[in-house]
Amino acid sequence: MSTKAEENYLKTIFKLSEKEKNSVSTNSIAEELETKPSSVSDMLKKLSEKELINYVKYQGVSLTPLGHRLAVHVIRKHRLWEVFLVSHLNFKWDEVHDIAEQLEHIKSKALVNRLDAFLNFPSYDPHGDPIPNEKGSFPKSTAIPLNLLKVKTKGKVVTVERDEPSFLNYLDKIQVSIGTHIEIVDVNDFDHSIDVKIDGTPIHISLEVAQNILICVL
Amino acid sequence: MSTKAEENYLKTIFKLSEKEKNSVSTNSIAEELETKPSSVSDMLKKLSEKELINYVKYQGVSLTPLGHRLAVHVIRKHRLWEVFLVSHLNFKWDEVHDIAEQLEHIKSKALVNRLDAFLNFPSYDPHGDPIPNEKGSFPKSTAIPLNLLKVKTKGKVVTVERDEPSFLNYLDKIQVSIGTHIEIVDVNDFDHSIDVKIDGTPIHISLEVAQNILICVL
DNA sequence: ATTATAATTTAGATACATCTAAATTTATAT
DNA sequence: ATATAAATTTAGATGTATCTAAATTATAAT
Repeated sequence: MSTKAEENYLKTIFKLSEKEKNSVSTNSIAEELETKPSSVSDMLKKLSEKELINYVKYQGVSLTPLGHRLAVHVIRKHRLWEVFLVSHLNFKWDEVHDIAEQLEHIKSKALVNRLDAFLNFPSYDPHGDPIPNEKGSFPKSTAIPLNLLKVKTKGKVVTVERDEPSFLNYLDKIQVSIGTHIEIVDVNDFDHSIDVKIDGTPIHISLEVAQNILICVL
Repeated sequence: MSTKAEENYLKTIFKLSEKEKNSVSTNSIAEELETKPSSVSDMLKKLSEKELINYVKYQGVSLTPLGHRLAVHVIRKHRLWEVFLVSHLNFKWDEVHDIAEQLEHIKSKALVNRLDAFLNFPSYDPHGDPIPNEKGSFPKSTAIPLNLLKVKTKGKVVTVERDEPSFLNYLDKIQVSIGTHIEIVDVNDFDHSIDVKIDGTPIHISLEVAQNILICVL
């Protein structure tokens, strides 16, 4: 049986694995979890003994198939609860993260699967992140970051890659949410900012923001 | 901020306070929590330092107003989640206890109150136990144990006082659930068992069982 | 290639929650 | 009233998860 702390480490390693291709470093885990590298070392030893990660001292870690399964299951729970909080309890998408961080550690296979069914087997959470199914496979997605699209391209928002309230509030302010239609009007080669039309309204968006908005081209 | 363990102790002390009038003993807490008296002593010291209980060595404990408030709040969460699990996720009433034991420790005032509203402010959980409101007050109830009723009395089940699956399964078998109509047909002075009619069907019930079924007389 | 710097790990502490075994206090019985 | 039994507490360990400070290993710079 896995503890909350173990699950948080696995989730973090999973998340960082997407960026740090092969192996995830101790320091990046510490930074992400806002803890000290020495604490991370301790925990990596433990996860390794439980065969949840591949760990060679001083050389970073990767998830074993078992660790991967567990991480994906925790992510599944997190995202399903977020859907529930937004769609049934009327939370806003920037309010649900902390609560879901707690709910994701509730242990009951039946609960997760019944919640999934109750929510009609959603494929994406309120931030547009894909929700793995019971077997752990993610829905296929062809989303592209907004900053990579060419002028005149039209598409709709399927995901955002950050979940800080400051970011989500900004999106609310410029009226961007999951499903919003966006058209690229102009690209500024100097600072890579872009001009877009959101539901007809012209808006200027920085590279920083555009990188974190994923679009499905129409 | 209170830990899970602290909350479980407070809940247990609250529960035992109903039976052991003034003060609750170390041993009864240990038995209820399936732990050792020495562990209980340790925790009582801590709860006392946090001013959640009144504790005089060797003389048992009682909840302070603060401890009482916290205990009631945990109970509120437990019972609201049980309602959710049964009414929206189709769990049976004997399946929800362990899951609610976990959910009751989720910390978010907003979550509890929105869940409460989503469930339409229920007054009783699936076992018939009263649910305190946000301010901590319980709905008034005039329920009486089935074994105390006189012959020919009619009433309906409002609560059961045990939640072991063995007990709940037995109730399912004899078709007793919250709201079931029961009429007292005869009382056996020898073993205090009773004959009742449940929706017209005659059933024989032991004292042990009758004591744990609470009735609202009609 | 050697040194300096950065990353990582180990050693030793602390806090929480639990345990066993021993000591202490309270209650009970004669 | 005193001995015995029962209840309770203390002392000392253990396991989890964290920390600081020191040691070690890897990486970068000259």
